[in-house]
Amino acid sequence: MQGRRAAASRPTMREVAEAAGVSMMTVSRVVNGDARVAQPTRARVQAVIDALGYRRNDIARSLRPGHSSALLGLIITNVANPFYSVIALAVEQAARKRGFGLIVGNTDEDIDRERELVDELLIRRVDGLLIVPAGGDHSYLTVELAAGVKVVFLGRPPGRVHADVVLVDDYGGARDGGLHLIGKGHRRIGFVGNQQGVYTAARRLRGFRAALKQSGLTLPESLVRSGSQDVVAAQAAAEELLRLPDPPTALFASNNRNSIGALRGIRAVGRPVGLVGFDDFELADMIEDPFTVVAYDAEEMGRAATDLLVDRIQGDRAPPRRIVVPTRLVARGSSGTAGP
Amino acid sequence: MQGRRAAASRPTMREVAEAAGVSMMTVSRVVNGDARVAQPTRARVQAVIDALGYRRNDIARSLRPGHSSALLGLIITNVANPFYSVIALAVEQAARKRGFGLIVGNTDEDIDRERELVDELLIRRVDGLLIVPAGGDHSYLTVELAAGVKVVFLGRPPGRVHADVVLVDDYGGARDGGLHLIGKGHRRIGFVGNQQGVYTAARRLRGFRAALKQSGLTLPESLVRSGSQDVVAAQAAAEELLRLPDPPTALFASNNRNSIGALRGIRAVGRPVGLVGFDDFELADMIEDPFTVVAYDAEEMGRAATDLLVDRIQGDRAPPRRIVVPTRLVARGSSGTAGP
DNA sequence: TTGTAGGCGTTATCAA
DNA sequence: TTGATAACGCCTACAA
Repeated sequence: MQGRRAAASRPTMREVAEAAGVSMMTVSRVVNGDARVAQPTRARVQAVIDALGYRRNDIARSLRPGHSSALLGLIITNVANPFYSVIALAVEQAARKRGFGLIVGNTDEDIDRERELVDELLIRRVDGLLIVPAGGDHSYLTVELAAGVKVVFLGRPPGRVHADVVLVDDYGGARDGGLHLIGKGHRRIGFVGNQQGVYTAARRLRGFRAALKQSGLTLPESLVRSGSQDVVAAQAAAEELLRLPDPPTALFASNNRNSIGALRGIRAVGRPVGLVGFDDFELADMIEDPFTVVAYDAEEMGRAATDLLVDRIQGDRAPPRRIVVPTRLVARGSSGTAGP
Repeated sequence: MQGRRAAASRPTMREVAEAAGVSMMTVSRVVNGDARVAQPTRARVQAVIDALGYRRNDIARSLRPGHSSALLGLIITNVANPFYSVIALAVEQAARKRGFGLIVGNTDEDIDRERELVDELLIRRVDGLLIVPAGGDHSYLTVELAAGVKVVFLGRPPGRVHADVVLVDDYGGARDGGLHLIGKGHRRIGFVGNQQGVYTAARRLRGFRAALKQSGLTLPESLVRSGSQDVVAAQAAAEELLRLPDPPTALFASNNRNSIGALRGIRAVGRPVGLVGFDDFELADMIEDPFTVVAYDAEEMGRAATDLLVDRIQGDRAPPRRIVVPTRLVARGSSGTAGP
């Protein structure tokens, strides 16, 4: 065998028509359940369809005017992260419920990759895009939005473009978390979080600061450790704080990576330290010293964003919306106490 | 405004051609980087492309002979399950690396839904399908396979059809887990697992049995609890076993849901009990009484399956392959000891 | 270097 | 009830 043999290709409507001795239109009518086909004809055509294993080609179909791909694109930073996988599931289910398939792509927090993915998905003519932005400037989408592509941002707002967005109440959640620790009697509380360049991280720090401020406390810069992307870095940051001459009696962690790191750091210093973390996780109650978390409904986020996107695709022309999903404090363990 | 206004539609190649005063072919050449276009012409066309926001339409493109959708379909039981989300990520990355996009669909372990998804994806003309089967009969795929669609099954073998499959070494892993407990001195070990109808569950029970047998032990039916799908059921099953008059000194759990349930059950009875579970999970080392797990590389599974699928699409006609991903025992905690 | 013709698989429209 | 025709957006093959 030389060269690449073409894969056995599927029968086309024309082949079915020839085999059944009818025109393509008749086959089309049978395939699409059009009632205006005589019963015997329908039966004969259907038999040929079954025999040949014919399946309508949606690619050709969606080329026709008025039709679309009926696909949404989901661009996400990392599907394997529990939060995002929950969102991905919710999006897939909501999309399917409304008649859309879903193409997914991971950016791994890489801005260039994000843009490549947007390109690829637009070329594939998705009807809409759900983006968990890796950050940066999204003004390149302006021309696409003008061309009628619908876009909804998820978790973080876009840069330099006006579009729909579904966010978590990062500020309020962090403030509640801070107040919880203060309520437990803590007066010196450290902050462990990821880079301030990430929208959620910055908002959460601000919310945490607000909690202190409204309680008449301040957050010395020496107790702020921003920039830990992973568990290892977060642990180091937490240990650093806890080994200060005048260490905090509690920590606030800005996301689940940092919560785990803080937890490990606390364990490493072997001293009871209060802890509140943003993001809930399974098994949170099974760990040795359960801590309080700021939780939110990731499933609801995915569903809300998808519904909004599909509404847009189906003609909703209202001004860009900003949906904020509330957080709730899930109190677990003692969250430590301030004094001995 | 009455009726549904058509979304501002994208410019086509023809429009670009007209605006630039050239033929469509010239635009096509510019778009596809064909060198045989005079520099001034190219510049003029490119300017129009940018001005109009033109993007090639891959749907139209893939309709042409020789081209394909360059899409793979991933049908999975639940993307939000950590194991499957890791697989989904690996598949997406491997697919992209080889030039394919990915459409995903969740079955939620529903056989009918699985079949609907297969239909939808075939209609969309994906080049290949990765399926984590919910179970049942897949003979309906025979005609599709004959038509040239490539399919690789993941995690569980298909029913009644001969196709590529990537599996975990369920049997060997469970046997190793059993031997580990026996090595710790346990002689009466209970089994907590999901329905025997699920391939993996059945294989794991068999492997566990083999460990006992080769050690000269037997597994009384009274110590086997199959059928717990979720954590709550698994906990009940574990407690039941541990409250028997002659209770086991250790438990083997057939998957992560059952591991968590067993763990909770053990804690409920408040007595030290050995535990080994199939499936690793994050934070496994942070829980109060860490236990040994049978782990495997889910990422590798996804990658291997995707590579195999793409090989098939690209012409590999070797007989169906069966790839088995090995497991490894991750010993944690004491796994209990048998006697006082 | 540039352009023309034809067709990929489907369906809307109009005609028989 | 059935069919012929044209068109969706693009690209291969072949001219000019």
